[in-house]
Amino acid sequence: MPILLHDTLAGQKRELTTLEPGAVGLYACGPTVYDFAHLGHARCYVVWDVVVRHLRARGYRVKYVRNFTDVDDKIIARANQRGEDPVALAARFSDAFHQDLDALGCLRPDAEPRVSGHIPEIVELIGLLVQKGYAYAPGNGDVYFSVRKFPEYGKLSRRNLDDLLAGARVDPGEAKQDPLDFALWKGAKPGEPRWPSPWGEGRPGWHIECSAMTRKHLGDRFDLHTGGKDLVFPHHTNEIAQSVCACGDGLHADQYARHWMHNGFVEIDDEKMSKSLGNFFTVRQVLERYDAEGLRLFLLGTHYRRDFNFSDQVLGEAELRLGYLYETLEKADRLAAGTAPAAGDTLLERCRAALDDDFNTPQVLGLLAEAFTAANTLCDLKGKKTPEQRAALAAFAAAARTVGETLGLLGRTPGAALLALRTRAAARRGIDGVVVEARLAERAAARKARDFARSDAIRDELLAGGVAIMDGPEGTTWKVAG
RNA sequence: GGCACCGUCGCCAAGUGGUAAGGCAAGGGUCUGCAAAACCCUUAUUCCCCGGUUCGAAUCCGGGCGGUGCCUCCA
Repeated sequence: MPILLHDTLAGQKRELTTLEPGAVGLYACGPTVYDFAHLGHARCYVVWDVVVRHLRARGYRVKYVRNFTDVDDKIIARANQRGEDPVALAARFSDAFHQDLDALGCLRPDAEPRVSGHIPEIVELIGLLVQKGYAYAPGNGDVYFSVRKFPEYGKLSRRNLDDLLAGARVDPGEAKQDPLDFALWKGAKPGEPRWPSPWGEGRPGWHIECSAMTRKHLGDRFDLHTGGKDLVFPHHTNEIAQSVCACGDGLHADQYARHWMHNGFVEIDDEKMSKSLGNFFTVRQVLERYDAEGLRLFLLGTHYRRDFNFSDQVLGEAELRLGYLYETLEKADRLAAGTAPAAGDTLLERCRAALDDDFNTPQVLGLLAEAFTAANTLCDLKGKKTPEQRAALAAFAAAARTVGETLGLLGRTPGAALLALRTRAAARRGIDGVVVEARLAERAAARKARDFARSDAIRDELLAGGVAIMDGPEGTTWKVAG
């Protein structure tokens, strides 16, 4: 089964082809670590996590590389502001980034290179570009890439040089031959971190780091490069130019990464969420109030290429939905206990097929929805279940969990997840579980005495406080009302 | 201004030539002491508008209208 993906370079859906059969080298542009991860980061790294998981489920050996940009203007500015060492500040926020993504159930990449650890590789790559005549050092300590020497410059972002020229800007102190040229190396300014180089002390420009790190960890060419769609220009456009000129034939834009995938934005009130606009929620802010797995389900509810608007309402719905999924699994587990799964269940393969087609997670969730409804129908049938029914439920539960594994969902035991979800929801509503349990005990006594007036009064009172109760054969349970 | 993307039920959201998935909400029902949960049924002859191509279009083409993004740091 081929994997189809929307390839930015091709401008359309294409079949994934790899340099080496059965293996994928994947590079995801990582964060610049000067602050906590926000929901935009959460979205894209959850998506790339699903891409990695699905490719592996389809039998590919994936080498997943994601960098930390730890040398950068903003990091330096933030560090100076706080009187902290830039590299130390970056290390602090990369730790926080790990915590947040771990909480969201993202697998750690196979390699997580940092700019600060790849200066020699960067210097070497710049040297190669200078030597081949694609880059020049005007003598002010900077080194620039000569954009007009790469014929396919702008292919990824579908721009031509003349259009770009209108918006081009040259900062004072720069010595570009052409306004569109960009810095590979920036001469050191006072108070900035610096490393030695043939062109004097300084630090790497923004784009060269990724070219150097992909080269070191994945080779001169590799299979798949991903990132937010805001990186298409200039970052990825420049990366291609550098790498193709340094390591490829200097002519063709496809001689770096074979495929490019870009994710859409998370928005607030229909505006892009970004650090510079200041309209962002950090992952940890959201996780104070909501369940991490619920957030993950929410993020996967929209196809990765689309923008989507963050809202408390939809996030809350996703968390309730997660509760439903676990409740169903719990029932199915109970009824199917000790039964071998029936053969012939197609849920897993249908979900895999949906992921094969450009990682269509919303479609997978739709397929799961139908399967969960069907499973609930089976569970709710009156009377003792037949062996066939129990086997069907066992097959359902197994398939659902396997799909869940690829999505990074449904990995908890239902009981634990449901308790955690209820605790979370109760905290949001200011509900004290101990008080609820006490009232439920009173109500149980009333019901035993068939004092339904009193029992219903307690129920109404609890419901008014946001507590919904369910009477079952094994006693009364409660949850936070949706 | 240039280049992209997007506009599908009250809300969220798949579907990119073959006759509108799914979720939430809403209404009716089963179950229940009554409820809740769960399940069942119902809810877009229609996909921003106008033309065109086609046996057939939400899907392709042209033109509008509306929104967003990139062109400067950004996932």
